[in-house]
Amino acid sequence: MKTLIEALLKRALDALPEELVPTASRAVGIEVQGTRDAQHGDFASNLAMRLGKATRRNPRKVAEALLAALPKDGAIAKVEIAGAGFINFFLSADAYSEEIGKVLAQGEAYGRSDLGAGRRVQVEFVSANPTGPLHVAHGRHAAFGASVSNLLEAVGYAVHREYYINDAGRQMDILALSAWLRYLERCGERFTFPSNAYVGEYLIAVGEQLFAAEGMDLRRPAAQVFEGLPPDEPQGGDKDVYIDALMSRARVLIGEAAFQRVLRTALDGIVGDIREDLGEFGVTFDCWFSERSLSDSGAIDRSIEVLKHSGHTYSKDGALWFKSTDFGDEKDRVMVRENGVKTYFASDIAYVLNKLERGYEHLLYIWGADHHGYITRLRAALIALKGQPERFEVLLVQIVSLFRGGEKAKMSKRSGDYVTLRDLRKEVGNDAARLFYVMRSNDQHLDFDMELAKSRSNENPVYYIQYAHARVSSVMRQLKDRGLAHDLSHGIAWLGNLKEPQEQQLIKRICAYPEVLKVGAAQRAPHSLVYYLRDLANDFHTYYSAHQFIVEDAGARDARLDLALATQIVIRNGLKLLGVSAPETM
RNA sequence: GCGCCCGUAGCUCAGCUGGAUAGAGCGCCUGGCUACGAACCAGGAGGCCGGGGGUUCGAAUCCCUCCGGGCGCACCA
Repeated sequence: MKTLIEALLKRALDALPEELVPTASRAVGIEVQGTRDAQHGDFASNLAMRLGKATRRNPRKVAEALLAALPKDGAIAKVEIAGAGFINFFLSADAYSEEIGKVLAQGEAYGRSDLGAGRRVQVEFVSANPTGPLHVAHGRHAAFGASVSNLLEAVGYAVHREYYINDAGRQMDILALSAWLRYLERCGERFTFPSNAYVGEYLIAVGEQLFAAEGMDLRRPAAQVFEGLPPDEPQGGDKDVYIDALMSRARVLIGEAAFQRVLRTALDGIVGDIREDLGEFGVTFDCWFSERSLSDSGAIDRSIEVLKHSGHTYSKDGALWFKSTDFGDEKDRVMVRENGVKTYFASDIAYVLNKLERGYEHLLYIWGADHHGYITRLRAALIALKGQPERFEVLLVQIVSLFRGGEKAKMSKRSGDYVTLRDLRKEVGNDAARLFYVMRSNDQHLDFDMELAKSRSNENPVYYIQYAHARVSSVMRQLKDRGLAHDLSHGIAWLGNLKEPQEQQLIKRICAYPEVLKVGAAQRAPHSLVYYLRDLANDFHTYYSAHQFIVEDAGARDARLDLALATQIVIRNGLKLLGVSAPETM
């Protein structure tokens, strides 16, 4: 509808005489927007005011000329000039009836568009370290990333969802050690668990698993394991010295091959758990990308060579540096440390190169806000690798604070007593969790109140929206119970007769859905879809309370039921993009 | 100190690339079930859009500055 009006205005503009609006002034963009006030019609354009500014002419005069040149169209009932020079468009009843017909005919497909023209977008999100179960902040990343991906897909992008598994580096060694120690406990060894190891309960299960697979083969006496190690948690000392010594000891005692087996078992267990957790949450990925695979395949070395060849590196203090300051970074970054070990950043560079080589036209990263300092250096690497910076985009998700009825929940990852995503899902349900997570803009801190999310009251938008959907089903059940039928096309033909303000409002809202998706996708703003669905549900509940659907007159009845069904379709489609179910009964 | 995010009704937040009298939910006050589900609806009170400059026909929106809050500034991952 909006595009139609834009096209009409374009033709009107082209038809204006040169002396009124010189070609040079015509470059202003044609903007059409939905109006807030029904008095101003359905859509309005500020084109005349922009042209007036460019040509130093009275905007209302320009508007009159545009109006005269505007082609006639059946969808437009009336056009008028208002205010400082707004051109207001009033749609015909037919145009709306037709659109409602489209909703009913297209069903699940309604609202989708090909705006993205099949362009390939890669969205990387969650990517939590595989050292334990996901917690509530990861839940926000998952819900947000999935919803943004779904929105992009709905408007015609070919979306590739990816999870980057940080399965390389020192933290993996600590993970393997922790798992092995749990295994030793299972074997019956007794000792004090290192303060720096991963203490979460989930590794006890891994220890159990190792015990089942390895039997007593990897058991070593605790006395032997801990003999002669530096103290853990020394006063003012370095705890890492202790854990490093312990890891070396483990490798010596069971051998590198066994150590890697332990690591593999722990990693597979945790990644499997994460995958299952996200799957239950309705969040799936096209690819789980292993960081380790980058070093194994030589991709890291290769990306370093590429940067060396293009002259963006130098050696200093025994380390190899990337000159990110050439691309706006505040300081250069180390890729290979003095001790020869590559940094995490080196992996990320290789990963960027990998993504570019896979041919994605757009790279979307979803990160925690605490990683914002990382954006510049990664963009720098991307540019140095000949990627186009405008195709690189990072969305930052602000922190989540968990509340229980107004009281802030303690979150301590160290002690392992933090609330996991699984706990949260179990307590408030997937639907409420998905919706609450994306209700706020991603750059807004989120206060997640579990009591509120659980409450079945009108404080909770989840049920408000779902209730509207269930109510439609209920009306249709009622219709059947009364032995009445519903004639869909008869209703469409009758739609023009629906003149109640609540009906007009609802029709207008339903028809706005495709535009909501376009804007929501462009802005990467799933919360705008939540707001829209709430408004739509509100319009429906209002209508429901004001008028009967199942009335004597068959025409009015069919038309009203069409409207109810169209509402239901849009709610269902919208909720699906957000990963929320649309129940028939509640 | 530097960088990013936030500051809008009592509370939690929308407000699209500047647009026509600033919106919603909750909370508060009044009402509404012998008709399709009251997990609902109708009405009301409540706002120098953090302060001050600037750009513009027009600023909550853009620019500058100050104030207040959050998060970052590793040869860690």
